[in-house]
Amino acid sequence: MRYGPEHKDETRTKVLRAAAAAMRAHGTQGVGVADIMGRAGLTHGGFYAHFRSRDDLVTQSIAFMFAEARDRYKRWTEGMSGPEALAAYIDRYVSARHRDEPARGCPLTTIMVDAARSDEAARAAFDAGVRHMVGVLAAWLPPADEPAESRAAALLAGMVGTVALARAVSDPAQSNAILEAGRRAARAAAGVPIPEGGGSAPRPRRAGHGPIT
Amino acid sequence: MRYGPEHKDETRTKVLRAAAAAMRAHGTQGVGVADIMGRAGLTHGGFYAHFRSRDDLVTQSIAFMFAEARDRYKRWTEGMSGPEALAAYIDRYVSARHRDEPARGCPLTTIMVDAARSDEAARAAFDAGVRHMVGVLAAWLPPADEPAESRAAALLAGMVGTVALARAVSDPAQSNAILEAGRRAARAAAGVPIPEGGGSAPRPRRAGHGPIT
DNA sequence: TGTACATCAGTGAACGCGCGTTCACTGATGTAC
DNA sequence: TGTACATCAGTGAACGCGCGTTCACTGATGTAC
Repeated sequence: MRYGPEHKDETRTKVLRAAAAAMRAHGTQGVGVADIMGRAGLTHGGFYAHFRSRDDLVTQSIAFMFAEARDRYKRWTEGMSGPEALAAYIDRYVSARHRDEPARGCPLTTIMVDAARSDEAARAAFDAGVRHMVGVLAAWLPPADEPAESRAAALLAGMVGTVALARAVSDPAQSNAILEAGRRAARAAAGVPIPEGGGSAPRPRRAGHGPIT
Repeated sequence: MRYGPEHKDETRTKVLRAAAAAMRAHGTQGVGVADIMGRAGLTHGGFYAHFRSRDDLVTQSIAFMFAEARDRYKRWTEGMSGPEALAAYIDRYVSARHRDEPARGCPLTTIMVDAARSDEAARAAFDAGVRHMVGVLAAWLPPADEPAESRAAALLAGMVGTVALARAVSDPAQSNAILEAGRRAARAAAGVPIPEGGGSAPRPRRAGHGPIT
């Protein structure tokens, strides 16, 4: 079963992608090694040829999630001005689709609570991700009295809280209400004009296909 | 070992209290039955005299956490006007102490992500808790164009996101910055005047003794 | 060009260990006589 | 009032089961001659 020289890297990436998706859906402790390997089309025995331990996989998966997220927002906001990018980002982030597809979503909304309980390496990967996202939002924000970094942190916390809370609530009407209220507040905080209709989308509980971050 | 008639109820409450604290610190899936019983001063064998299953304990613990939270905020805000209560609540909620003591804190900030993955009964208990908290905040908010319920939901989401994110970030400076930015934003959203000093408290990583919600 | 050997990504059985759950047993207290 | 019995909250050993980890083995492909 010997393969070409770059085959191992490809396999590693496949495992990481599967782990990153599964851990966003079920938490970093909610999926087993065998399950993840199975999702990547392999058996569990080969795991330790790629990762030192399960904790090592968690750390690398977190870094991988943030890298994916970075690629995505860059694709969405390509060529946009700051305010345009901000509006587009907020509307994608605080959306029913993002709420309904945690496996494809932003790491913050799902891994946040796990991160607080993880080992140092995983937390460092998480810190770097947060710092990067705050920096991106800060660069998009229009100038104001308060420092952009500070406003960006509050904006991000609000969006993260909204999506996480909307996901936790099982009553659809209440969940939608939280989502819409949070989106309005985020737009207001970012200085993005609020559409008069309110812009609330219908709720496809399992729909949507594109990636979200 | 026969005890008085109300002894069993007392024991049950002791177990629930231990479970509620441990689950806020380590997640609903992060503590074992034996560990919880041990914290309550008992052995694991007696567990099933009080609860049908571990899942049953999770559901009842969630309800218990919200009941504790309700008692606490009522104690804090006794006799206060709406704006006063709002200001007091925000400052207690979005604080270093709350961040540093998840076991004594608000269930939303810790159980949120677990709730999204729990069974129906646990989610129903969670829904009820969220609905109650939104109602309380809405009643405190001053009148405005947008409905109070909607503003309360956004305010709550922002506070929850701020505390959860500040907990997840391991770098103390970054964590404090998120906390302070979130507190400012919450005060602004609630129409509470913002103290000029910024009001940022020093960061006692393990200090503080009183309960927080 | 063809053949023999070395490599090593991946396989699958097996290992401890921890955890949820069950169950026979204990023994202090309330109740019946 | 005193004695014998029934109750039942709590104990601790034992059970499966799942999961992280290990390890001897496989076999297709690259390399040496």
